[in-house]
Amino acid sequence: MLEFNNKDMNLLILLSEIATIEQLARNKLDNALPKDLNISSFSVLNHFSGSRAEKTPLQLARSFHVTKGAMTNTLNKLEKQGYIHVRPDWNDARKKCVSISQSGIDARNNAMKSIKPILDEIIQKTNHMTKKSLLGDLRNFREAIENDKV
Amino acid sequence: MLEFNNKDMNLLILLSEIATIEQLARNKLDNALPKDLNISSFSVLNHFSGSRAEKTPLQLARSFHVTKGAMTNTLNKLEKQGYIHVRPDWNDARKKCVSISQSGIDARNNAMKSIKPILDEIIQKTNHMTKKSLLGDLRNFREAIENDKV
DNA sequence: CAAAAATATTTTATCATTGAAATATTACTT
DNA sequence: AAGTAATATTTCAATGATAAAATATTTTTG
Repeated sequence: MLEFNNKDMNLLILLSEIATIEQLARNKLDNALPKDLNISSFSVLNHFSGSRAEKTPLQLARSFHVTKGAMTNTLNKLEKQGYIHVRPDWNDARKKCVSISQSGIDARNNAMKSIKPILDEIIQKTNHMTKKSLLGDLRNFREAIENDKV
Repeated sequence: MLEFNNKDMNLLILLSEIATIEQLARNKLDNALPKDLNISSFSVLNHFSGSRAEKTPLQLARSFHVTKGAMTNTLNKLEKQGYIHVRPDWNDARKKCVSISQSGIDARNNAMKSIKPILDEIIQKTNHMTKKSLLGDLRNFREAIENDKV
């Protein structure tokens, strides 16, 4: 009978746990967010709320590990909504420069308020956990997958 | 200026880390799997390789935290491929009973072989980590989100 | 027992993502 | 300087997921 080693199976279980959490969290947040913002759009706005420096679409696509086409999509929506500014890069006509607008900041803050109850409930329910070490572990884990060239 | 507390922000960062890992892992495995099996189909087959007991489509949908429609889709594909058996529940005509077929087991084992190099590389790169405690933490974390009724 | 509620599955429309091709611009090479 | 390669963005078809409605069956209830 064909057998695979325990480490492989445990890694699959770990990955499926991660996929499950991602799905649950995505659905929960998606439903709580204002209807004009999905998670992808919110994430981009939230990204800019940390540092308002301009980014190119490609940089953003890489930050979120999403294809360039998907980022074009998200940015088009955000621009139509007036939540971001998009301008050409004067030094390189292939590039664009994206930044958040004031109403983008407002929309992000408003969205944060609408998901805050969910975040707080999760925080309360996981208070016994050291989420700090969990985050560190996940970052290491991500890097192991990220740099993997197989 | 509007401020949100650090815990909320850190939780968002944690969730985005999880989403990133999920995306990376999904793409990597999807590309490595035989072309007739995507991750969803493989996951269902793999689920049955642990315990071959029959399950209803609804049970499977719940196991994978996926909608019933999505599961209908996946099961239809698997049935057309001959990888699962689907029969009516003789006691309740609303239900169906799903189980894995021999060629489903073969397909699963074959798929495992094709993703093994990826799994092994991740294992090797994360060997310094205690993946066991990471898995425990993630399970607790999932339960906190899962039972959340907000 | 009949009507209403609950349960299980399928269908439908919509949406976001992917990979690949198309387009445009810049950098490299000789 | 010309031609080739690399980079950045957009477009497009295909895919897989969701939410909600439709269908069918069983359970509950009055």
